[in-house]
Amino acid sequence: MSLRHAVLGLLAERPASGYDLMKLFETSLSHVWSATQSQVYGELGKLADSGLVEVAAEGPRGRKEYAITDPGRAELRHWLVETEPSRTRRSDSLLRVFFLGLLTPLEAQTYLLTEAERSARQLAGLKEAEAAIEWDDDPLSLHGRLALEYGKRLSAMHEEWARWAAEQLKAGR
Amino acid sequence: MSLRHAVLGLLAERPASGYDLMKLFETSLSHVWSATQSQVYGELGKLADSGLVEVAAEGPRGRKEYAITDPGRAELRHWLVETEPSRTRRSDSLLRVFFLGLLTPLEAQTYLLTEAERSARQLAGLKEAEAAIEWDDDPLSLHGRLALEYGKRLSAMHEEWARWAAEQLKAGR
DNA sequence: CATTGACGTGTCAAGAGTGGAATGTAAAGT
DNA sequence: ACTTTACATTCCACTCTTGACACGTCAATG
Repeated sequence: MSLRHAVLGLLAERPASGYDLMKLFETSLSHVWSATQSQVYGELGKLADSGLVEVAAEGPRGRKEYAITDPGRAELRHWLVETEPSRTRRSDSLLRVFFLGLLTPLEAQTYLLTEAERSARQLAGLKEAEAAIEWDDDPLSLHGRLALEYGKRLSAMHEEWARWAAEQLKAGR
Repeated sequence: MSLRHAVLGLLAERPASGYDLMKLFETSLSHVWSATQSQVYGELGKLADSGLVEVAAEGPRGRKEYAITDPGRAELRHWLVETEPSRTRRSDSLLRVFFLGLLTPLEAQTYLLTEAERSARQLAGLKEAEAAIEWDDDPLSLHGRLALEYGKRLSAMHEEWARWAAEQLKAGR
């Protein structure tokens, strides 16, 4: 249900077309929220119907530039300050850990160490991305930075945990 | 798509009815994967159709006890060792961070500190749960412990990060 | 014996999310 | 002039997930 708010949030920065939004999802939001083209256009239609956004301008190639409206801004604010983030507990990689007992101890350790390496690679990728981005003073950048730091800490934690867990399995026999 | 594997994994430990599985989802797997009753029964039906599980016994009240089959075990193993955990990046709470610029600095800091407290409470809850559980030698327990440790580390990291981020916002002005 | 509560299975509607295809226009390069 | 690339929207078919509802059984309690 947060796709709606992701779109509103992006439009709150500046007006954009569906196409623009998709690119924003792929770039700035890629590590935080993903959306496909069908979702974005669909959501824009629904948001327009309920008056939270409006078509502010039409451009070449049938381009429709959407802008957030006052009710839209109110809804966004409401979401930010008055609703709790949903704790959707669902992790594919953690689920596997529960069933590691079905593998041989060696296989299980291999799985965990592979996970550790995946995380290490991801951390490296994030650091690279961080270095590559020109951090302008745009508010999305500022807060994007906070999110990036979260990603870095998460990767690091995941790696350490996986190595620890592999160690536990080794010691447990 | 991992609900299927969660069900298979649980049935690999021991045969169970749909009702039993639901309780397992609510207890042992609650922090890792959630499932509703409709999903569980629906998935059991599909799994039975494709021969990955079978009805091993029928009990009172129309109870059907399902057991994993050899093809089921093969599928589970295949999932564990040969497929990559899906990195579905979608975090409600992180999405909000991107849009914190729409609030006043004070409101944004409040949000982050509230997040920190939520995490602290969660960590406390996990520690409590850890103390309360009798850890038998059942393989689900052993690996459940690893997952619990993950949860603890995640909560701790989340809290630290939120406090750090709030500090950043304060310093940034 | 009547009621209550835990046990147990199942269906349905609606919404969220995925993945792909169809269709076309404008701009830029060769 | 021609072709490619980028821009831009819309539609479709499918699966997954949620939440509620409907139905029925067994065991214990007062």
